[in-house]
Amino acid sequence: MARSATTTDVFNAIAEAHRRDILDALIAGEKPVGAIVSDLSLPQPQVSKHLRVLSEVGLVRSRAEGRFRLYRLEPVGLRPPHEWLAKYERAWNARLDRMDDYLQELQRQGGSQ
Amino acid sequence: MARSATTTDVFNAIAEAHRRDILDALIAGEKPVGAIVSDLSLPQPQVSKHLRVLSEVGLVRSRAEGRFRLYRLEPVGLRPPHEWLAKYERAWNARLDRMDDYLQELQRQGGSQ
DNA sequence: TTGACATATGCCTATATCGGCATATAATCC
DNA sequence: GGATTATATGCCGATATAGGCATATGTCAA
Repeated sequence: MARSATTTDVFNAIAEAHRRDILDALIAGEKPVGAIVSDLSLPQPQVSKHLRVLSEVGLVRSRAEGRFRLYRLEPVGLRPPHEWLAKYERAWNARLDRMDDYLQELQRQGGSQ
Repeated sequence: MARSATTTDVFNAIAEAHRRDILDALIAGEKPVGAIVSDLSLPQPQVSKHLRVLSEVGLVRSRAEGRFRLYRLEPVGLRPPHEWLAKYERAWNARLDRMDDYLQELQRQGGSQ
C-alpha cells in the first residue's frame, strides 16, 4: 500500500499546497477554471485535475455557465479537520503559557540581579 | 515529482490517519513507544517510523528514559494548519446560516399551506 | 557474558501520486 | 460547416510513500 488516496480523505486532499491555493482563491467567490489558472499561474490541466480531486472529496462544486465551468467552495468538508486540530488548541496554549511563565521567570531573575 | 514529502510539510504529516491517531494518543501525555503500540494495535516498526516522521516535522519530541524512549507532543506545529482552516470558518458558517434560512423558509411555506 | 526487553533501521513490494504534454470534448461565434 | 475558446482526460515518467518482515542497536538484569 502507498499513501492514502487523496480522493477518499479530506486530510489528504488539503495536504497539497496547490490545492490549498485553489481553495484560497475560491474564498472570494465562484470562479471559472481560467481565473484560477491565471491567479495561480499554473498549467490549466493541472488546475483541472486538482479541481477534480477537490470535487471528489466534496470541497468544491461546479456548475456550467455557457462554455465556462464555475467552481465554488463547499467549505463544510473542512470542518472535520478543523475540529480535529481544535483539540490541540488547548495543548499549544498550555505550552505557550508555560513559555510565558518561563520568560517571566527569567526576567524576574534577571531583574533581581 | 510525486506527492510532497511528509518530512517537509506538516499538512502531509497529519494526512496519515495512523499518525493522527498517534498524536491523539499523546494528548494524554508523554508515552513510551510500547504504550502507543498497544493503544493502537499497530506493529511496532510501523509506529517507530511514523514517530520518526512526526519528529522530523517537529510535532513530537522524544527523550530517553532507561531503555524506554518517551515521546511527547509538540503541538505548536499544528497551529499553521489550524489557522489555515480557520479562514474557512466564516465560509461554512455562512453556508449553514443560509441553510437555516432555507429551512425556515420551507417551514414558513409549509406552515402557510 | 548471556539473555531478555524496547526501539530503530534496512530492504522489499505495490501503489498512488504530481506534473508535463498532447489531445479529446464541449460550447460559442463566424 | 469551420474556427476559436474553455475545460477535461489520457498517457507517461519519476518519485515518495505505507506496510511487512528481519534484524540491528541499545539498555538493563542475573
